[in-house]
Amino acid sequence: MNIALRKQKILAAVIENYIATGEPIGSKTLQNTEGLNVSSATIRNELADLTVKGFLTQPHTSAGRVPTETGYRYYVDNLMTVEEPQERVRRYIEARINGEGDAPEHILSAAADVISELCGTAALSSTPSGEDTRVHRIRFVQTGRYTSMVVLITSTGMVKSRLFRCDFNITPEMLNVFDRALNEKLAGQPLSLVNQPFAQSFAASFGELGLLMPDMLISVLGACKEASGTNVYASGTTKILYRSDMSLSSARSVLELLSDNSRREKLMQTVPDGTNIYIGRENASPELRQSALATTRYYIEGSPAGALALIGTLRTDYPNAVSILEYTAKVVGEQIGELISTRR
Amino acid sequence: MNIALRKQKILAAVIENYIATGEPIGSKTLQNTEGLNVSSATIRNELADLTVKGFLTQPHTSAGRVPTETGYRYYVDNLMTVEEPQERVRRYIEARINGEGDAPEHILSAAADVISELCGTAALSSTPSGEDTRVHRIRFVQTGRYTSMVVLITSTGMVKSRLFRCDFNITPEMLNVFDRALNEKLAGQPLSLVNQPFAQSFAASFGELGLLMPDMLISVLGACKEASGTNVYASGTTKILYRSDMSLSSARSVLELLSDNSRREKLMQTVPDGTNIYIGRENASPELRQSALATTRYYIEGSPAGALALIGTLRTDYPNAVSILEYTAKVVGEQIGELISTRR
DNA sequence: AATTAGCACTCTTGGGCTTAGAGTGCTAAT
DNA sequence: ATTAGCACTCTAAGCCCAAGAGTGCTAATT
Repeated sequence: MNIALRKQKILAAVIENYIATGEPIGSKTLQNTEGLNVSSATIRNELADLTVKGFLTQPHTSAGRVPTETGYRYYVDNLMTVEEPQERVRRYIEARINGEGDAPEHILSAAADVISELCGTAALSSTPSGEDTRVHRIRFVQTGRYTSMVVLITSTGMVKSRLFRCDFNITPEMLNVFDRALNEKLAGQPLSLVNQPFAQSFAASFGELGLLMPDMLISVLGACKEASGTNVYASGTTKILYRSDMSLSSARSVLELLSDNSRREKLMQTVPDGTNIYIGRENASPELRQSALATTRYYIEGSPAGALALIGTLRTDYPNAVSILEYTAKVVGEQIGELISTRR
Repeated sequence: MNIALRKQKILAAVIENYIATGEPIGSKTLQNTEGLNVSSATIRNELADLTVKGFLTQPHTSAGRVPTETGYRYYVDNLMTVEEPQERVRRYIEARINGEGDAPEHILSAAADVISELCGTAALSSTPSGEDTRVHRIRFVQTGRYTSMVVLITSTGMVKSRLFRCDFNITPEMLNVFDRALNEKLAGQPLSLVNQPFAQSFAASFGELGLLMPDMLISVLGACKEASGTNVYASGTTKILYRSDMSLSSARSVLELLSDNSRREKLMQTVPDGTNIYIGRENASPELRQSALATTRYYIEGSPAGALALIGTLRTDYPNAVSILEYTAKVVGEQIGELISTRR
């Protein structure tokens, strides 16, 4: 649907004013809009029309206008202008992300922190999903008489480790056998191949010796599963509670969503390419039907990796959110890419 | 302060009724108390006295009585009876804790979950503090051309690992040198010894070769620091938001306290032996001045290890809380003890 | 001396009413 | 097409009132 220029200007003014103040916006307030030199009566006519068309509503007859979800959607799609963050903000983001040393986990947790801080909302970040990740190498370290650690190194440079315990004394020779056999079979294979059936056939192929392996294999499977799964970091979740424009009950359900790891993961796993904004009922998760979700992905060496996201109320400063999200994604992607390249 | 038997009975009845219902308790309601065969007028006299003595208050003149913090304190110290949880509850706790395999971390996270669930409050658990833990063994695993992993095994069976990256190609021989030298120096030493000065003198003692070590040593220090620190798991934190008897603003500050790792750690590090209850203003943390904190410790092989805790409103079912906390602590201690003993 | 019945008193809660103010929609004039 | 003007609507806040709950006190009872 297309609408005339002046209507667009008025719609944008209502939305930006409303986002800034949280109060319904009336015709008189809008007269102060720069470049809009018409009377309040004219504005009222336009407002009435925008209301009929579904972009605005009134909380009650004698109140100003408030954007509807349709209104926000039109604004996000057609009216808002996204700029790169200010120099100082860019510097700040870089400093926070780059100061996190060698672990992608820390970078991502810092990314969530910095987004939450700069947008005043809850923020999420997910580690690169390991869907097309492969096993690079598997190593064993003995940690006790009955216990050892398996260390999985993936093709993307992630390292995951697991402990396992056996009913018998572990010997270095035994670990050597495990090591050689496993790496022969698995090196270069996709993580998804390392599943229950594989473990069974692997153990079976060793005959009697295979009976000693189940604990070890469970750990290998566990490590592969963990490496192929996503980890999600959340930051600033309690900020939602300070927003008067979200009902307490939906703030609670958002908080519950965000404190449940598996639900967070589910949310972050479906993030598509590019930057996307989901407003209110556009959200697939029922818990977010009163919120706005903005997502973007970061790219490692050119291919899509994990995602960054931000959860606010409908009254979110969308241009700023997109700007911060995209810039952070860029910095995160670069930084992790660099890390990984030096790990080869 | 000692008070007569009938007064005690009435005080206990008020508190238990109030905990159950959340409504101020009046003299008529109390007439139904078992074993209290007096008129409401008599009860009113007693109530008036308990109010003067500071155990009860009235929200307003024409309302029933509500316990004060002093009242709760007297109840907790003198009146309540703590019983072991029901058979089914005991079984349930055991099932949840024992189903968590080989990692103390998982056991503790499950402990927080189960406490939160059974008490309907937020719950915390901390890993054993490593204050008097010693280095058992340090091992190295090469994970890339420039990267390796250091694996620290402590005397308590904890395993911590860290990645490090060097500017040069790592060779197995080099790792062997690191391994032998470090273990010779550190095996059996307390973790607290592994600090900055140690790293410097260690590197210095190798002369030129020492220049290759800083990255490796930073990781060793990091692993030791992590192993000697406490990790805190939180569960059910959003439950606080559903309690109408806590103001939104203090619920928020409690939530913030609980979502900040370092503040959580600080809270859990000061937990004394045995089971303790801190009611309202008795709490050291200002964020908890409107809450009740119940803590207990678990013991591994007889010596105090980490802690379990529960955070609710003043209107917490204290007997149940203590009962669940103590039983969970017992199961957690046993289970971790078993784990550790088999790791030797 | 302790207990109890009775009653006046206090205070909250909720409903209904009123008023001030904000913002609208419509009409008639420009 | 725009605008001034005005009647209209609705909320928020203040006030009053009645009902109800629970008390504290007094005087009678055990």
